[in-house]
Amino acid sequence: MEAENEYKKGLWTKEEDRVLLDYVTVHGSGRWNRIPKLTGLKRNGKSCRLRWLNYLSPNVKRGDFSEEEEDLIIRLHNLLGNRWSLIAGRVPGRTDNQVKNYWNTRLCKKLGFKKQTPKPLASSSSETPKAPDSNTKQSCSCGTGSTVKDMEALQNDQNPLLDDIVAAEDSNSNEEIQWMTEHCAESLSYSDGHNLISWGMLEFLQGHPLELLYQNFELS
DNA sequence: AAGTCTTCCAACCGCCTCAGA
DNA sequence: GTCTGAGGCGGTTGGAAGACT
Repeated sequence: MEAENEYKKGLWTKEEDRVLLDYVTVHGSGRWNRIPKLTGLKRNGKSCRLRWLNYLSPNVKRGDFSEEEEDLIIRLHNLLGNRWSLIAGRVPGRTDNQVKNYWNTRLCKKLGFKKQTPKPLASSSSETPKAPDSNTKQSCSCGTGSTVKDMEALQNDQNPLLDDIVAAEDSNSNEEIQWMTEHCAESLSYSDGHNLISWGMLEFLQGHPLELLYQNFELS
C-alpha cells in the first residue's frame, strides 16, 4: 500500500515506452517489479509487463486481423471458449488481449452472439457470478467461463461444447471435426493436469478408445 | 461547426496459481 | 505446511477517435 499512489495510470507515453524498452533490452523481460526502482518509471510491475507483452514486444503483430486469423479464432473459440491465452497461443503474433478485444468487438457482433453464453455450464443459477450491468457497453460474454468448477464439470463429461461438436457432425461437418482434431489435440491438457476437454470428448474427437488416450497422455 | 453517439482498443482490476523462502 | 511475491488470466472499464446528426 505504501507507494501505490506513486504509480501512474492510463495511456503510456513514448518516453515511458522508451524507458521500458531500454530496460528489457538490457535486463530481458521478467522481474517487472524491479523496473520502477531501477528506471524511475512511475508504473507498477504489472503495468510494465502488460505494456511489453501487448504492445512493445517485437513478437506482437499490429494491424487488422486477416481472414485466416479470424477463421482460426472462431474455430478455436468454438472449441475452447473464452480461454484467450490458449487461443492467442495458436494465432501467431497476436496477444490474448488482442484476440479478446477482436472477439468482443467484432466477431461477437458478426456472428450474432448475444450476451448469453451459447451453452451454460452445469452450474446452478445461484452460483453464477454477478451479471455485469446489462446497460453497460458490449460485454457479451460469449463462450464459456473458465473456472476450476468448469474444469471439474468438463472432466465429468459435462462439457457443453460436446453438443456443438455433435451438432456439427449432424450437419455433415466432418471437416470441422477433423480440423479440431488436427489443430487442438495438443491444447487439451494443462500443465497442472487439468483437462480442457473431457476425456470423453477427446475420445470422440480422436476416434480412439479412452484407454489409448490415457496412455498417450500419461494420465495417472 | 458543434454536439452527441458509437466503436474499438489499451489498460486496469481482481483473482488465481506457482515457486521460492 | 505456511507465507509471500511474481506472473498469468479473463472480465471490465476509460477514453481517443471516428461517425453521425
